[in-house]
Amino acid sequence: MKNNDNFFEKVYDVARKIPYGRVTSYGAIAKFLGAAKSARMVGWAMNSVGGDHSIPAHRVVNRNGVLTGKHHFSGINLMQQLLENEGIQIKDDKIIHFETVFWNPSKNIG
DNA sequence: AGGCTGACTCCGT
DNA sequence: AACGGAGCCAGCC
Repeated sequence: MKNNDNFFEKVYDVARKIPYGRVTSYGAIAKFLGAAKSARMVGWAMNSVGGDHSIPAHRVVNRNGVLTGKHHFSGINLMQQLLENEGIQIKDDKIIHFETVFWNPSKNIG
């Protein structure tokens, strides 16, 4: 159990707070947690989430709004489908109007 | 025990 | 503008 891991736990906490129809980036979360250079760990935390549906890992993308982690979902297109289901438009694995749907944790939590 | 990999990002050339 | 290297750190071989 890694529930004692403050970093991972915070990543999950932030991920859960991502509003419906919004997305954020690994770097944004990492920076918010004070570990801007550890963006990879955020992605690793998402991977660790596995089948935990309480954490919307599909709402976390890279800084370009590209669905870099879609391969880790059950289906290759599952991540995109989930996002589109929330009203987010995606073209070529990239979120359209990314800046518009982007959700900054430090601007809403901190 | 040592080395490689990866759902990232920034910096230098 | 494009490419390569570096930093971060947990997990796996």
